[in-house]
Amino acid sequence: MFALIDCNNFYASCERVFQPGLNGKPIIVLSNNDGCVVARSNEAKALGIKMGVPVFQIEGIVKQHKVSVFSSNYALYGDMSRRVMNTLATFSPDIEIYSIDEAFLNFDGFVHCDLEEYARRIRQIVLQITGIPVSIGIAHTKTLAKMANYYAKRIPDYGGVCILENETQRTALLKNMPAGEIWGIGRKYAALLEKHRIFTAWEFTRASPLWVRKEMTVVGLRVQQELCNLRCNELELHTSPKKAICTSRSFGCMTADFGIMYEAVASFTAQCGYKLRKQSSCANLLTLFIHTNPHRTELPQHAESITLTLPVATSDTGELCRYAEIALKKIFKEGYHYKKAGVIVSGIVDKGEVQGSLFDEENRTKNEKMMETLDKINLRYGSHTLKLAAQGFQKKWKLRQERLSPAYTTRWDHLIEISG
DNA sequence: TCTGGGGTCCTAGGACCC
DNA sequence: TCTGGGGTCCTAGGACCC
Repeated sequence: MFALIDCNNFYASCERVFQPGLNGKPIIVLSNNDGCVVARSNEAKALGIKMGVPVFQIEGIVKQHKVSVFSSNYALYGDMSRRVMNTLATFSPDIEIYSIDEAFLNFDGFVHCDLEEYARRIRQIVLQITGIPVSIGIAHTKTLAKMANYYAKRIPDYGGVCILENETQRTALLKNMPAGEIWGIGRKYAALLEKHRIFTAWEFTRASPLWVRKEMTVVGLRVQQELCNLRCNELELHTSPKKAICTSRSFGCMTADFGIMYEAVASFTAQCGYKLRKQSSCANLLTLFIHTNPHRTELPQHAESITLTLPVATSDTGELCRYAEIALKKIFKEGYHYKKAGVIVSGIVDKGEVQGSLFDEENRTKNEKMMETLDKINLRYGSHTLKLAAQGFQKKWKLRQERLSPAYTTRWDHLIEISG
């Protein structure tokens, strides 16, 4: 059996751990730049606040019901996630960390174990150690474990744990699950299924596999088979290096200034370089994209991207930044107010497998040493201790984060103080 | 005034090989 | 009227996930 453990309203729960006065009250967490709602406590969900809505559209509800609003605090959520995962890892030799707030555990071979009792113990221990409430779904396939989790969250009688053990139960739960809620069925496929009068997970399992294969590719077919209790996906126990790495941000305010844009782009590029080095990779391609604010229809719009092929794959921040500058000069246009930029590095290879060039003028050994040193210093003294001058010092493009909570668990100066 | 960020996999079609 | 067969690699675009 596989178990899917999913943190309840994760970001909202993280905020509550350090402000327990908010328990039982509606709270929401916003996306970067304080744009959209990305997490809601149950009380906020009950008020009808939908996932992904721009916060300015629900100002009335927020004021009227005194909803607590938070900017995204990834330092906090990342650290809390690590604590939850470390705790979960003590319950099975095999764990796949699927996202910041979810993990699969492998219970294959746990034959002499009362899984329900075990799952309840996991919930209790995670809550005790981290303060984060979780829900647990257990089934023979990942997709069914996801479904079980869906019910564990929604049906109070389950008490946060749902185990799919027999056919009768599997059928019953499939019949109650809307097709669009199935893991792997997104908006487009849900609409397609609806058009063919398939409304529930059960009806989806009854559809012709040939038809599913044709309309939804082999991916859809796997989903169907997994719902029928046939395993198509195993746990992924080893993290493989990323095939593309992206760093992008919307700016706190729009800018028409090349210098400010370049500082932003250099910062994103430096971040990409760091991520590359962290997984011992080099990139052959660098893509830069920039665009204006598509919601400001009264302003002239410009969106463009460009991909440069690097002469030799690299993870050197300085070298990457030189190409990013060339890219920006090619697509930046005067007179437009840009809102967002991003850098993607791809064509990723292991740093030991970089194809050299006869005409290479870089001193790669020296550069690598320098980057190593830079990373070490930044790891020890904080991520912005040492950087390229090109990244600038003013950060005029910076995110809006007006409701940011303290980094309670990762900064000494943000530690909670208790007064007698 | 204000609308997120970072990924993966699959397929079709074109270019190319012998 | 006839004009092979079997393949690989790459990319863009579309679907999905959190």
